[in-house]
Amino acid sequence: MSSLYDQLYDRFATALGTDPELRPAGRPEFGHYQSNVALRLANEQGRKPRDVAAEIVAQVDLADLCEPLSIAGPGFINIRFTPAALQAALWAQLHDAALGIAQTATPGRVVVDYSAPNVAKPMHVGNLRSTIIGDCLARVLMSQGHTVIRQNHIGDWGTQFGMLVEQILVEGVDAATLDLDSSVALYKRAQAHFAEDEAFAEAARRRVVALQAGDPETRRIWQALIDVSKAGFNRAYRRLGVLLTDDDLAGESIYNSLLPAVAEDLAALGVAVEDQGALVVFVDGDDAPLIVRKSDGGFGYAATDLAAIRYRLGTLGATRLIYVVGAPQAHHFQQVFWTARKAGWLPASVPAEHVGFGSVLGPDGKMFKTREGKAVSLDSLLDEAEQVAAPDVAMAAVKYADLSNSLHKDYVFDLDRMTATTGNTGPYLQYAHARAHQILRKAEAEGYWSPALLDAAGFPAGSLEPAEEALVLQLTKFPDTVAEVGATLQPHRLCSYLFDLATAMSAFYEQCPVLKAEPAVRTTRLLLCHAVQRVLAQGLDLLGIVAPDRM
RNA sequence: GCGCCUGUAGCUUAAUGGAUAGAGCAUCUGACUACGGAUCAGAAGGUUGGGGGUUCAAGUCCCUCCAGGCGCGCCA
Repeated sequence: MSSLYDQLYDRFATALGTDPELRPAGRPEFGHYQSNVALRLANEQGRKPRDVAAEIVAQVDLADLCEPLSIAGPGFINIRFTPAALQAALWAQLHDAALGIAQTATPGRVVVDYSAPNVAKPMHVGNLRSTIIGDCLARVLMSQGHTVIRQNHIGDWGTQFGMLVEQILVEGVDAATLDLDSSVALYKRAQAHFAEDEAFAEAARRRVVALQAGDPETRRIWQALIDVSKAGFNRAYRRLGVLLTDDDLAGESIYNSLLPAVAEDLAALGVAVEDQGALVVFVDGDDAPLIVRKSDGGFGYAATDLAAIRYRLGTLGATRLIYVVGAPQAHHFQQVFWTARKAGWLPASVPAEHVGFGSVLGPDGKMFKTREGKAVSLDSLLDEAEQVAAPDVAMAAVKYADLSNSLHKDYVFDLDRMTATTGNTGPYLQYAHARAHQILRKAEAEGYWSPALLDAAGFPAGSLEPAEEALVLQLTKFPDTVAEVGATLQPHRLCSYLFDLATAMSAFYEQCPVLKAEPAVRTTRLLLCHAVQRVLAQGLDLLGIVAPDRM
């Protein structure tokens, strides 16, 4: 099905042959939407804007959808849907399996790379953002009919494992007895040991070679470390209610065997060249080269990311790549994408997007660290949130706070603000949902409401009060909002939409008695409650937030 | 030094080049034996960091300056 906005757009575009520049009306008295196209066309044609607007109004046939169009100000065309069109659109939406969300005509295989915690390190607030944002984007893209391939690029490979394994052997620890806390503590001891004992450092370096060579004992201990951390990741994912499972794990280690070929192929293609003993790529217009192979022959994360691109296109069949990684990595991805395109591994038909995001800041407005200067663990943060609110509400608060402002901006982790039950917060949206649900429950108990009412031909006849009309209009914008998030990869747009919906719901709730209304009006209003409840639940689900029936 | 990002009301923030910059919090004023007040209605609060420019129209695009953050060859 196509949304009201889509229908409007098509009518105008067909009549004009150009983008009608439809925008939500700036003020209620201007109607529901406005078209600004007359001003542009008038300028291009050297005519008066209002004349052009009048011509357009005469040209577009919208009698079945809208009230007569009006021209205002310098040449804006104001558009107001008829109540019947609004009700029909909402009715269709309620009978659509996807609640009106447009199913893509060109389903793709979208790889979403997110979360990416490190083995033997506790998950911290930096992982939090990637996890929450990536999960939301995955859900939105799936809702549009794409196949989403989640990739959790965990840090399970690299030089740190040499010293970790070596430390375990030196201490005589049984790797099977490790848990998350003890492996983290072990990592800290290994780091200190590495820094102060040259003999140990040398042994650790040899241990890296053994790991890469597949030495069985080294591999066994390494695997034990991963298993311990994996269990910790999964606990965090379950707690947060994100989709990631073991099936989505694709850590750095799986690309290890592919790295030499990446270097060799880039060299053979002439994309990478030897410089100062390293194999590097000089990216056009960029001073800093991308280092594919270090001068000691080892590989860094550039090589891993390039190997991952080849794997994701070649093996996973990706048609679109999305990386949900902190904003500081923007330059790195720019270089990696450039290199992959240059090498022909990433054709122009496959978009590769880095969804960067700002940092989570502490109360002092600086990078979130403990007093000792260490990263704040995710668990401790979530524990703290759950002291303020029940688990469902606490997670909603944390996730919504993370998703509700522009991605590229930093934000301060402020529990009081995010758990507030009023204002633009997760708990407020959950509350609006619970209220709608409450009315339906009561109505059902009194025999006023049953899902069978949806089998009718449409809404009961009757006009809409302003609060009802505003609510219906907002409900019909749900598909457009989801489409927008899918296109821009900006979850905060969905948050704004849902907040506006909850606000419209609250106004309706206040102004329009449901259970005490006369039967026909009551049925209309119950259907509105039902619609609000479903759209809020579905919208929150796309954000990865649960919508409890009661709070 | 080069590059990227940010700067909007006291605070947190929205705004695909369009009308009077839209919200929330806090503040003030109203509405409660309520379809759960975990609420709603209203008021007040802005020279969108400064200065130029482009445009019929600029928070948005261009230039410049200021402030803050981040990144810039062998960590990931």
